[in-house]
Parts: sequence; structure tokens; C-alpha cells
Amino acid sequence: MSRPQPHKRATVHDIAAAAGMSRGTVSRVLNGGYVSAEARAAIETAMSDLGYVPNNAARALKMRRSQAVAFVALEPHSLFLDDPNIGSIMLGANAALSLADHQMVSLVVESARDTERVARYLSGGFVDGAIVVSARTKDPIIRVISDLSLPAAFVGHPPDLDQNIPFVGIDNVGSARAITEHLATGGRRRIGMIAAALDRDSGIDRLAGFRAALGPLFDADLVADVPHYDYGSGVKGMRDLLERDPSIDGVFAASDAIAAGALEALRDAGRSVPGDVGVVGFDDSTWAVRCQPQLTTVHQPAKEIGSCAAQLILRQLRGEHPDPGGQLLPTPLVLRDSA
Amino acid sequence: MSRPQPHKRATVHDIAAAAGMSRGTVSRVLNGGYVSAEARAAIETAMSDLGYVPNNAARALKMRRSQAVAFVALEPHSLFLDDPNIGSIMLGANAALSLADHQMVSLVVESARDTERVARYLSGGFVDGAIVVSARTKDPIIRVISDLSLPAAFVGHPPDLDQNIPFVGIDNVGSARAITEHLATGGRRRIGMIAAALDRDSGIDRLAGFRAALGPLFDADLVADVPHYDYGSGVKGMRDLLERDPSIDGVFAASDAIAAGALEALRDAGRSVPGDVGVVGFDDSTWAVRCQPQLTTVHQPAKEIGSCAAQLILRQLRGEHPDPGGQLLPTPLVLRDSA
DNA sequence: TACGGATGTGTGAACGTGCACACAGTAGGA
DNA sequence: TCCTACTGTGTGCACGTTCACACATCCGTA
Repeated sequence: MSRPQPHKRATVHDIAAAAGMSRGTVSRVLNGGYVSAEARAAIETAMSDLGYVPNNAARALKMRRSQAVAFVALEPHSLFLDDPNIGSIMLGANAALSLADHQMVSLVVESARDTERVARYLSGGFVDGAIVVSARTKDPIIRVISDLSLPAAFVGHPPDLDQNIPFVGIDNVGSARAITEHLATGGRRRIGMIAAALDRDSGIDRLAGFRAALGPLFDADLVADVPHYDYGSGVKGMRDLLERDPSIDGVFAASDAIAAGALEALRDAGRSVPGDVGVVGFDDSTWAVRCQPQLTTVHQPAKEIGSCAAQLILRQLRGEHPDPGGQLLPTPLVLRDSA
Repeated sequence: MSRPQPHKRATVHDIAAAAGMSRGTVSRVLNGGYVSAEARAAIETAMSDLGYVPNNAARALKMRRSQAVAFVALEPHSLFLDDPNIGSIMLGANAALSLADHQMVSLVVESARDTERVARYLSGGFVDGAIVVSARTKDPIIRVISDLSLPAAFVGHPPDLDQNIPFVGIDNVGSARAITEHLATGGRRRIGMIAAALDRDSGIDRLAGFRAALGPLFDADLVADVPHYDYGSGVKGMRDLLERDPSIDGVFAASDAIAAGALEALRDAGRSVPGDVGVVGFDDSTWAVRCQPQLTTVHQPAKEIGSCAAQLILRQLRGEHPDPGGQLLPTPLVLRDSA
């Protein structure tokens, strides 16, 4: 069986031979060191003549550094399709890694098969670290990363996360509380919530903040529980709430996409927003300004979250130990028209 | 300067020593060959005791195969944030590569700095091939890939694409023509278009199809030209068209996101859809069913496009030469409520 | 008995790189 | 004169893996 050889590529040997120098000198041209002007010139012309590109796999093997960092998106199906947030986090992380001359490679995990392959990939020396987004409690990838002791940073923090792994996120409890209070201050009496993703810390915490804000006025009957942060869930959740209590006059949606869905359900039911019902969202994503009326929401600094996670990795690569515990970024309220 | 050593990891040597065997036997346990049951057992316990994971960088160096394929998204800023299509293409490609036990790694190119680094990465032996999405005419990445003669597949085809590089896409001209004809058949007289991305083949071809469908009825004054396939562009483009000709009664939007924006502008202008104005989109993305009314549109088989691109790569890796020219996937019309 | 094949195992040489070391020549100061 | 410092270059080794080859053993058969 003959392996298909994609391309016969020049190596340091070939360059050295063509320039009449030794491998060491070629290496010094590439990585710095004492090289005479003539030698450098000869080697550089040889490199461009032969179209030399260094083999990073060999370099990674020798240096134990690949200059690449993985961005692992778990169960991104709905995320990529409905939640613009993860895109922003990715772009933020990429920008920060790019400045440090690291390549971000993002890996998608959808199936068990993917999990295993990604684990192999992460442990294989192709990357120096990993940013993990949207891990659920008991996610097998958490164990894999702990076992490998690969430099890592999580976005959000599953409760069973290893103490030594740093994370970055937002204060979901506090932000949810703040936006709920805004709704209450506006004079709303019957305030409900469309809670989502209660298998993740973000979902649990947003519900906790909502509950804390209302205190004794909290009514468990006014909480609709939907699986995902997406538009369709918003429509369904809002219909549900309207059925349970037609006198509802305020809704906190766990995401902007959900809020957008809720607006549709309210429109169908003939309720005006913000006249009859005040609606607030969460994320300040592109959804927020697309809606009619535009959403009052919690700004989630997605780009900063991404770049912050990247910094956590870069710091570990410099040998610094990250502060234990997490880093929480501020989340200002954004007041628009929906409440 | 001491390099931060993330982890002292076991190698085949260590396993061999622990099991009282030689490296070769360990390799055979991993890659198949004649191994006695006792030897296999001893080595397997040694592997699990020492927590052995093979070093892919070393394997890639030796085998000249990394079992990884890059997914290069060019200028994804607006793509990731506004266009759910690219997410679907990614997931489709990942699924296909996953079945063939290849890791998909996606790379984001936003700046010139990114282009250079990605080029280095692609040529460095970390990946066996590359899927390139959303390349513009004269994109430097095209040259890089041609020069490397790295197995590649493009999604869409910039006109200056190397003849030898296969691509996958849809018949933008034909689909645009078909949906425009649907609009005309419905009895609309003054039909306009919100054309976008006229610096890419997709944008140019959709406009060409529109023009072909209308024939002599085509009126250049009823074409609004916007830069991107996003919601905001749709709002602007529609306002523009209404101003140019208030009697307009049909609109072909170059994407669903644009169509959604157009719906908003029409609502603001007090026009009913489909009563006063018929609107059709393109993509059949999540936008299409989120709108009020839901969009009549062209179904773009994004997942299939992704998996098809993946197949093109896998075929090249098996040493087969791909058919020159491209592969076009069918794009059925989806009739909903907006026209 | 001798031979060929199947099965099982060890050894050496690569893959392409970077670094430590060795060595050579020059210059300056004690 | 000798020692040191600096500049410039070549060589050997290691990174962790796989593969080709050599070798060893066992069995069935001519």
C-alpha cells in the first residue's frame, strides 16, 4: 500500500545543502542567533527558491509547544444556530490569541464519538491549552482535561469543575436579580419567568436571581421551564405562562432569543409590549435590537469573556498559576423599549 | 529559562519497560499485528496504569498524517453573528469527518495577521486538508492553498479559483430564477430585489437569476444593493426600494435575514405581507420560520454542503483525484406564507 | 531430517526540528 | 604570551512514533 504523498517538501536539510551551509545555521536564521550577513542571504534565497515552510508538527514534537489553543464548543447544535453569543466569544478569544501569535482551533463536540476523538486530539500534543464553552455538569470532557492537566479555562463553571481550573463568566444571580428588580420598579405586579437550561449553572443562577429579587412575591407557578435558550422555547414558554395566569404583566426571559419568542406569543395573544406586559431578556445579543419593540436586557460582554478566557490560557503557558476561582465580568443593564 | 513542563507523560518506551516488552510490541498492540494474548494483556494494563495517551504530534510527523482537517471560515464576523448557515455547514462537515475518524478544526480569519498565521498553520503538517468557506475573489488564502497543494475543497467558487481545486455549492442562478418566477406567477407586477454581497459569486449569481427570470420586465431601478446578508441591510434595502417605487408589490431578498429585515421595514410602512407586497428569501435558515409571516424561500442544504465538502477532502486523502469542476446540490423551493 | 510457512518479538533507522556542545577565528586586556 | 569574550559555524542527539527487517519459535508435511 503506497501512501498518497501529498507533496515532497523542502526541509532544513535541503535548504542547508542548497545554500552550502549546515542545518544548524538554517535553524539560527529561523530562530535567531549569530549568523553572518552572507550566510543569511544565501539561506534566505535558498528558502524562497525551494518554497520552504517549516514543519510545525516536528517543531511541536521537539519544543513540546504547538502555539495552538483549542476552543471546545460542547453541544453547539442549538448554540451555533440560535445563539449569537458563542460566535462573539469565539471571535473575542481568537483576537486575543492572535495577538499572542497563537492559533485558535475550534473543535465541535456533538456526539459521544466526538467526545472521545476530541479527548484524543487534546492529549495528542497538537494544542497547548483548551478553552471550554458550555460544559454541563458531569461532562466527560472535564475529567479528560483534569487528567491530562492540560492548561485550560472554562467559560461558565459547572459545579463539579476541578478547583484548579480557572473560569471566566458573569454574575448570573446578580444580573438576573437586577433586571428583575427593574421590572418590579416599573410597577409590574404579576411577574413571571421563562427559565431555561436548568442543567447548567447559567440557567440555575438566573432563576435564583429572579427568585431573590421578588422575595416573598415569588410565585413558583409563574415560572415556565424550557430546555434551551432558543426562540422556539420562548414562544412555547410564553404561551404556557399566559395560560397559567392571564393577568401576568411582566416577564423575565432567560435569553434574548427566548424573549423574542415571547414577544411573538404575546403578539398572537393580542397583548401589547410594553403596555400590557413588560418583557426583559438576557445577553444583549443581536436579537435584542431586531425585536419589535427592542429589548431591555442584560449586556453580556461576550467578546471580553472570550478574550479573558484566552488570557487565562496564555498566563498558564507563561508558567504563572492562575488565581484559583473564577473571574466575573460586569454586566450592565441595557434599557430599551420592551420594559 | 525553564520551560513549564505541563505533565511528565508516559511514552511507548515507558509502557514497554513496565510491561517487560519492547517498543515494537507496544506499537503493534496499538496499530495491529501479531501479538500474543499475554503480551497484549501486560501492555494494556501497563498503559492504563501509567495513563498512556499516544502523542499525535510524533505520529503525525512519522506518518505524515494528522487525521485532522481544517475548516477555514473567512471574515466570519458577520457570518457567525447573523447567518446561521455557516453553523450548519460546519456541523455537516464535522459529522462527515467524524464518521471517518477525522478531527475537524476550525480556523477563523478576520485580519491580515490571521491570514498569515493560518497559512503557516495549514502548511505546518497539523492538518491533512482544508475546507474553505466564503472566500472572496483574490483572497490570499487561495494562493496559499494552491502553492501548498494541500488537499482542499471550497464552499462556493470565487471566479479565480484554481481549476484543480474542487468545490461544492448550489446553483444560485437557477434557484434565484425559480423563486423570482414563483413571485411573478403569483401575479405580482412590480418586483424588486434586495441584492447583497456583490463581491462574491453567490451575490452576483442571485442577481443574475433574478434578472433572467424577469426578462424584459427587469428594471434596474428596482434593485437595492446592500453589502451584507444581514438583517440590518434588509431594513435599509427595503426602505430604499419603497422610496424608489411605492407601488412595488414583490421583493426577492438575497437572504432570509435580509427578508426578515424587509418585513420590518414593510410593517413600519404600513404594508401587509403577503397582501400588499409578496416577499421571498433565500437560505431556508432559522430566520424563515421565525418571521411573521413565515418566509417562502429557497432551501439551501447547508448540512449537506458541509458533508459534501468533507467527502471531497476524504476522497483526496484516499488518493483519488476529484472530478474537476464543482458539485451543485439541489435547492427546492419552500412555500410558506410570505408570498 | 529438513524445510517452509505462520506467528510472535526485538532492534535500528527514520520523520524534521531545535538545542547543547564543540570548534575556529578574531580581538582586547592583563 | 596567555586568558577571556565574542562571533560564527558544524555535529550529535533527542523529541515519540512507526515501519522494515532480523530473529526466534512452533507446527505440519515432504
